[in-house]
Amino acid sequence: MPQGERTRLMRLRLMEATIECLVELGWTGTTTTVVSQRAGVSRGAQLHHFPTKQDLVVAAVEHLTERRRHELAQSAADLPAEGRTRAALDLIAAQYVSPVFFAALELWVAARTDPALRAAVVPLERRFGRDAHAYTLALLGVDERRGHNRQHVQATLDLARGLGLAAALTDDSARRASILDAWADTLDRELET
Amino acid sequence: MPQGERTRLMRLRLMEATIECLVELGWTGTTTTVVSQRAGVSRGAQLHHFPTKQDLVVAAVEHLTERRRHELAQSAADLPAEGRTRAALDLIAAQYVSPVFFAALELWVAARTDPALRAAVVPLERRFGRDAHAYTLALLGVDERRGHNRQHVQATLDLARGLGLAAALTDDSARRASILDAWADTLDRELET
DNA sequence: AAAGAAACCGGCAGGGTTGACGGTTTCTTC
DNA sequence: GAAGAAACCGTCAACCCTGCCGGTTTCTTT
Repeated sequence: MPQGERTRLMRLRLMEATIECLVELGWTGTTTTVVSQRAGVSRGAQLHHFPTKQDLVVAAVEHLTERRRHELAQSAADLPAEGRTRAALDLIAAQYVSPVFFAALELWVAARTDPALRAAVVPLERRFGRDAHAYTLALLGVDERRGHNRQHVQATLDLARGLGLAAALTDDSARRASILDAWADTLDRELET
Repeated sequence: MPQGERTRLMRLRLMEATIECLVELGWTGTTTTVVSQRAGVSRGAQLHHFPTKQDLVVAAVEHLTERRRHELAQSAADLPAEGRTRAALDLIAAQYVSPVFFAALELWVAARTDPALRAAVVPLERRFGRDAHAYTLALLGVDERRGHNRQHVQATLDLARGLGLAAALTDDSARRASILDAWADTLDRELET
């Protein structure tokens, strides 16, 4: 196998293992040792590719953001004309009730009190936020320049984030569905088309 | 000073210091050593009152929940009749953009992957959630049995949580205010009185 | 194919965290 | 006021996490 390919695979395995650890063990449980073991990579090789834990985690953040963006785009399945808004909300909410979001949540919270990590996370999250906003506009078929459409879309995303945070601790899908039902009706009335 | 009082004060200082640490240093930075130093308590005394870190943190969680509930009740200032909904939203949002919420956030996220902590956090958070719900109903002057009022109130709280999470990383008060403006108008139209 | 570069290996030391212990002081109770 | 209990103190050992190192294997280049 060529060298470039080996490097790429090795880095990929390490980053994926990092994200898995974040999801299953949380930020505190994600130690460099555990990551290397889970990735099936020797400690030496790990340090060769990612000299410090910072490097590893920041790379994982970028990789994760890419994955989130990918999942976002992929979930843009063709929506039914009937109850389109409600179906769109399900797609959006699903982004925030998923392992990928939980990993991002760990990073988000850890970054709050870790300046170096924060510097890496903030710009990435900003980009992702923009994408999510644009994606939601498209999904709902809405022009953000009209009325308060922009605010409503933002509120939808922040609501989804709040629901995702709640889901991190207890699985309350019934409650979530009920809230989204009502919110879909509201959006249909409030959005200007 | 009587013994009971000494114990109470010592425990209180330790729990307060724990919460301070959570806010400023995050979950990872909150070590027993740092807490005891900040509380001005010797390591021996700390271990006398809280044999393990678990014990300390769980006690801090309970204490924090009490404080959150207290702040909730206290913020029920008399609202203006004009623009009551918008003012109420500010009170609610303020609960989720505050050091107290950030400390709770650290616990929330840590509890996701820590079974013992989770067992302590879930019931407390459930109780707090109920209180917050009831409080919001009162603040908005709403009967939850009518129409979809219940869902809208829940959505309001989840939205506030999402906004609080966003505020943990970047201070975006302008964006938040804009969203809440639109949300207040929506609520005024959607809530059944 | 041979030299040089990159990738990879496993063990090691330094720093830090947790929980335990023996001993001392302060309060309570009889 | 004397005995017993509770509160308090500083230190210590065990453990873990991180980053480093010298040496080995694999690839690349000429």
